[in-house]
Amino acid sequence: MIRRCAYVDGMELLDDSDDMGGVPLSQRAMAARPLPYLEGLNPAQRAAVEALEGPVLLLAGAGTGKTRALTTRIAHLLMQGKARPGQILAVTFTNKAAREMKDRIARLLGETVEGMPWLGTFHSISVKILRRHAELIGNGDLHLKPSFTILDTDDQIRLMKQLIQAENLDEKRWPARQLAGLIDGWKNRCLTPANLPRGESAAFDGWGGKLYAAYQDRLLTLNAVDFGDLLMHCVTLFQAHPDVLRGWQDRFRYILVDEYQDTNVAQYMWLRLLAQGHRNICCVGDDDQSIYGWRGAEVGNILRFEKDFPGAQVIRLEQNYRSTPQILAAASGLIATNQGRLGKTLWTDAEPGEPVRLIGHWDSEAEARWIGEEIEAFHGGHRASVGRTSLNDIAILVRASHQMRAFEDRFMSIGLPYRVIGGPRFYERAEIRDAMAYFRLAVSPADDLAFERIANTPKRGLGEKGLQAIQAMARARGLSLLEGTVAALTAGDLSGKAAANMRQFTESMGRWHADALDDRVNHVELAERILDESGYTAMWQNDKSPDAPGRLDNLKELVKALEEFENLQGFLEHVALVMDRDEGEAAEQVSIMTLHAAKGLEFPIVFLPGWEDGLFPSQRAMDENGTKGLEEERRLAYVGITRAERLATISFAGNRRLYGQWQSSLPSRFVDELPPEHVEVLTPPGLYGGGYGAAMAFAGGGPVNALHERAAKADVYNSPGWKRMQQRASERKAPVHRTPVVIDAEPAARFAVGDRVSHAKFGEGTIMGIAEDTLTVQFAAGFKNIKAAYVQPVGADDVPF
DNA sequence: TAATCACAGTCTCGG
DNA sequence: ACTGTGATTA
Repeated sequence: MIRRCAYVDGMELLDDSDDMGGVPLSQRAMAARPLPYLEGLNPAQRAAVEALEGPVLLLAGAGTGKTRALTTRIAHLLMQGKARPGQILAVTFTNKAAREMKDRIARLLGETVEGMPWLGTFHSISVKILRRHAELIGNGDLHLKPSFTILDTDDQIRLMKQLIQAENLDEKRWPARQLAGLIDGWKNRCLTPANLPRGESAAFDGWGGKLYAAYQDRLLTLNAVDFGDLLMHCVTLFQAHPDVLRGWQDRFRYILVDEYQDTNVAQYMWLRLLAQGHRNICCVGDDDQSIYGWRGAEVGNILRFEKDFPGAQVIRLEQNYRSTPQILAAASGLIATNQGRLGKTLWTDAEPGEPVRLIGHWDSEAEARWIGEEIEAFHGGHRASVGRTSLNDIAILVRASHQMRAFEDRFMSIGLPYRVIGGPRFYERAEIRDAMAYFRLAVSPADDLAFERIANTPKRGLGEKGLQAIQAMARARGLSLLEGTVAALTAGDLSGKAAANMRQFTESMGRWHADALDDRVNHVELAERILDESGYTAMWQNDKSPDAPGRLDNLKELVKALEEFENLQGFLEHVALVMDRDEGEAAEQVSIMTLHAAKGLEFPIVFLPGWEDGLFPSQRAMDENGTKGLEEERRLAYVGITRAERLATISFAGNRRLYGQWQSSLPSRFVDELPPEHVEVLTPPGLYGGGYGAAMAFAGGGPVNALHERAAKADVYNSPGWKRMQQRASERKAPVHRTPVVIDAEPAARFAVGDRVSHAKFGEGTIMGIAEDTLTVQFAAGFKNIKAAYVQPVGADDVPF
């Protein structure tokens, strides 16, 4: 049997390219000149580029030109003829980082470098390796096939839930998510069911080891792997098959690793095994930016590098090209509190710039309001010190994703364009996952997880009873669920409506499967046909909810994305690994993202809201990991501040919603760790000239007694943190001039009785009455009183969204 | 079987 | 506040 798959073809191509050898003309031409790409590097960077042989640890502080050094190093390797593109292994953590490195290498070499097939994330490179040796992974008679699928977190959890149910365990007491976390942790440390220590195995009330083994078996029968497996399987493969390892060691003559401080045990073993032969490994990292401990990252890896690779050169990049001295000093002062650092002294010769600004607010809504006003002022050019600023140059970095909401709501209502980076990912949306399940099933009819997801989506009258009949049939005869459905139909196990619909479903699926394997059938058209014929598109077209059109748009986008691939298989592979969608960068937008997502990025102007104890540092991090957790949080704060080029603004709120309840909170302890001489304390607009009265008058909108309640509960202005802050404010010699606060008359002025509006939950409706900022709207579901902020005008041209 | 409701768990972070 | 789930009802 001939298995024709995109990735198989791709692999063969890559193999060829490795051997094609031959130095391109351009390289020879450039080599004749005196290495122009080395110009403009500072001495440390240059040393990093030129130390090609042997182990090298490059300690690169924030903004010190790390990527530049790394990419120039690769260019240098190529130019010096030390290695061909296929012989360099360059590993990053994110696809974004990999893409950026590819671009920059191409720019350095003055042409597109086809090749560098082994520049990618740990996960994507592991997949490539595993596909070639899939048969060697498994136990006894069960083993992987090269066409294995990669499960995402959702699939993982559903699978584990089934296993927990199979053991008759109480799902409440032993949630699948917890088991998933446990198993993930084991995989991060390369612990297979076989070599799991006794103590670990006893987790989950003694069921841990057993469930883990069952899970791994189940994955094998499904011919699937999860994210953790990608690394772990590679390592066990290398350990069990020295000949295979040898081959890869020989191939990768030079190894480069980005963000080394983020590697976990599995990745560490993976790298060590591959580097053992020639020891040409260059790791780049910054212990102060290690923020992935929760994912199993071991700062120890970077702290231990010199022991692991005796004779390693350590090169420090300490000149910062990104931020002003004020920002740098504030960040350095903060991180100095941490123990056990390798130690670096960042310096810069830039102009001093403005101090980091600090401001406290009444609550999270006031915080969002204030930041919105600030951004408008920057954007409008009303800040002499920084001039007019593009919205693209402004970022809001939050600790936890739920903080984003306040900003989205606020920016939406003042019409400030924004984009959320790394929000709910494209591929995680229900409609995309459904569509993908259809494609998966068409490609591999035995994909039972995909079957379960879409068998009754759209509704085919297949209920729990019907599904159980199918599962029983499949289990009894050792069939896949799709085959089991056919069998159940012949046996007459399904009832009238369900039977008719499922018969049609299986027949269609058979057709799609044949087409998916047929090279002559255009896969984009096939995808469209699948979505149409299955009734999936129609399902959303008939859906009256306000986000249905958006979902249809997403489906269109998905189909369009297919064009870039040879076939469905290749596409499915891509989506399983590549989490990020290309963001449209057309209009100017403020960026909102988590601090984690912000690593590696930089912005002229950065807002850091939510610096409150419990939120940042996160209570959970401190509870679960104590001082270690706190230090990681502090590094996160460091990462945040060092994202700013010209101006950083830190803020906190005295009250914030948690699980829908108002909670009061104290300023973050990190606030007190900032060096005061590099911080300018601003006066909160709500308190300007007068205590609670003013605060409440300006707090905007809400019923006054509710505010009283909150004020009584909060008492934040009597807290030590607040007093310290005011103390500092009064120590400053002259009051800083601020633009007067514009109190937003805000509310319902933009609406009139009779207007059509749309609400996230209730859909479209007509305004029947207006009281202050509260609208009475008649929806299909009935009359509702809704805050104006929660609805949008329908068909309005005056709203820029 | 589908729709509706009450209820519980969530909100740290991500390839 | 929001979501997914299980129980109850139409």
